[in-house]
Order: sequence, then C-alpha cells, then structure tokens
Amino acid sequence: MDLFVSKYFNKIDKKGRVSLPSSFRNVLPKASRNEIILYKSIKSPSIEGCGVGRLKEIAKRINYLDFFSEDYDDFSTSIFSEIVTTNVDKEGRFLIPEELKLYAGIKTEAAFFGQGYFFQIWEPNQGLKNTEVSRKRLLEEKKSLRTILTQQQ
Amino acid sequence: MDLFVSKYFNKIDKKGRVSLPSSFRNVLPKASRNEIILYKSIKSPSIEGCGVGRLKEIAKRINYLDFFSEDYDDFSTSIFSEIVTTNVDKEGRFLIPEELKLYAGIKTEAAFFGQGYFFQIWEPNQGLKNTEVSRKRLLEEKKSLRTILTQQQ
DNA sequence: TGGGAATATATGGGCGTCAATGGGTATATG
DNA sequence: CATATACCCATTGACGCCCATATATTCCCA
Repeated sequence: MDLFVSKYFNKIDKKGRVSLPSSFRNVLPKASRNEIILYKSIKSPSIEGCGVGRLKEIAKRINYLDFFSEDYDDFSTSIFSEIVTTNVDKEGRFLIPEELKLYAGIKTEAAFFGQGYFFQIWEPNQGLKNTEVSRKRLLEEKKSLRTILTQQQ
Repeated sequence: MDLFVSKYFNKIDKKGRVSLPSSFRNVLPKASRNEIILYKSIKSPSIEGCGVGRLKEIAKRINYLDFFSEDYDDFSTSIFSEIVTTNVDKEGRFLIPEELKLYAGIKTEAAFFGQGYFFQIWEPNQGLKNTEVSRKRLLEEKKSLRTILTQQQ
C-alpha cells in the first residue's frame, strides 16, 4: 500500500516523541524514510504531513512562476517558511514542533488520519469530531458522493 | 533535504555574528559550505541569501527579461551590484554587513525564512507580519493555491 | 488448524553529540 | 598601529542514537 490510510492514536512521551504509525512509515520512499515534512493545515486546526518528495514537487511548480512576481513571494513564503522537516528516529518516532502542537491543540496524544497522499495529525477528540462532521456532510450530498465513488479508475 | 525550509530566530552577538541555521548550512554544497551570498530583496525590506551556486540561476532569470527593457537594467543593476559574499565560520556563523542590516531594520535578532531555493532574513517582527500578509493574500486566491498544492506527486 | 516461537510495534529512559551562543586571542588589512 | 574578522575553546540545552520492555502480530511447524 503506497497511500496513507486508516487512523491511529499514539502517545507523546516526556521528550515529546511520538511514533509515526508503522503503516505510514512504509508509505515513505525507502531513500528518505527518516524524514517527513509537517505544516499547518490551511482548512482546519490540524497538522498535515507527508514525505519530502511531495515538497520537492511543490518547489518545482513554484519555480515556474514568474520569479519577480508577487505570487512567487506569497507562495514561497507561505509554503516554505511554514513547512518544517522532522527526522524520524530508528524506532519510527519524531518530534512535533511546539508551534504546530499549539496550532492543533495537541498535548499528550496525537491522532493520525490517513488522507491518501498525505496524512493529518489531530488532537484526538477534535479529530474524531471532525471525522463525524465530514461524514455527515458527505452523506448529505449523496449525489456527488455517488459520482466520485462509481467512477472507474 | 536540499531546500531552504522552515523559519528560525537567531541572536546576533556583540561581534555581529549570527548562526546560519544548521538545516540551511546543509543545503549548501559541501564544496562551498563556508560561503554564502546576500543581497537586498527587491520586493521587501529583507535580505535574501543563498549559496554561490544560485548566482547562475539568478543570472539566467534576469537574462530572460527583454534585454532592451528598463527592467533588465534595473534588475541587473540592483541585484548584481548589491550582492555581497560572506564567509561562514567553523561554528556556522557569519556577519551581516551593516548596510544590509540597516535595510532590513535588523538589530539584535535575525529571523531566517526558508524560501525553497533561497532564504530571507528579516527583523523578527516584520518577518512574522509579512508571513501573515502573504498567507492572507494567498488564501484569497484559492484557485491558484489549489493548483500548486493539491496535485499529486 | 492450534499453539508456541519469532518478529514487529509502541513506548520508556540513559547518554553522547551537535547546534546555538559567548568570549579570548591571533591574524589580517589598511 | 588600530580595527575588523577568523580561529580556538567553552557552555548549555536540545536532539539523535542506543538499549530495554511489553504488547501485538505474524509465522511456522507439529
């Protein structure tokens, strides 16, 4: 499986370390399995994360913008300066920077939610609540749901 | 990671030295890890910096502009003639030239903002303010943001 | 197929190394 | 000679690496 799926609830220890779920680690390319990137979600009080490969893609895309334009600066500031890279130790643990923990309200436990090409880290209760809300919203729009789910690959 | 990412706030000591963040140092090619270039940002009261290798890329960008336009002259003058090279000492510190510090309003602390292929140095408060403004401007143009951020790797 | 062994995962803690910072002294440069 | 800058050494706190354990999972063989 090369996608981030399922959800996990892991503890944060005294040193601030938390295990990246094993199945998530396996999604990362072997070459850079000891490094992930984290950033504040734009749409919710949660942290989003993924492998470094995705970041390089984004960098390339931004690079195509007009170097002297305002857009260029906005993108590169909002994205690159907000992104943090974190090392995953041999046991599969990493540190969530204080600022990101604050943003997501995370204290002693972190909830990991697979999102396909990336994952989200939530304060457990808020994360669960969010799943519920999302699901409800989705079911209320059965039409579009059907469209998405029944398309052939 | 071979990109300048994240942000760091480092102190300037009595001698005017400031640490280049460790992760930034690692982005520089090993061959010239003791040398960086600095110049005034064209668009903001901040200092931009990068490894010497990036010079060629800047030259290329300027070269794409119409040779006979005013822009060409303006850019090439205001960038190239303003570039200074600075040595990074064994502890990873360097000196910010007085003129550049004045330009950015930097006194006792410098804020380093990763920008992918280069980085910016700001007076901490101004830098934070700028991040906010950039982010807001970006969120108002969700369309282009989506294009850049959500494509799959 | 059931049960026990081997392995993997999540978690805890000790300790050495590195990064950021401060300061003394040598050296260079005008 | 005077000032600026590079090199050396020291300190502190954070982080990475190693080792350990308990639980969960997988594997294998009888």
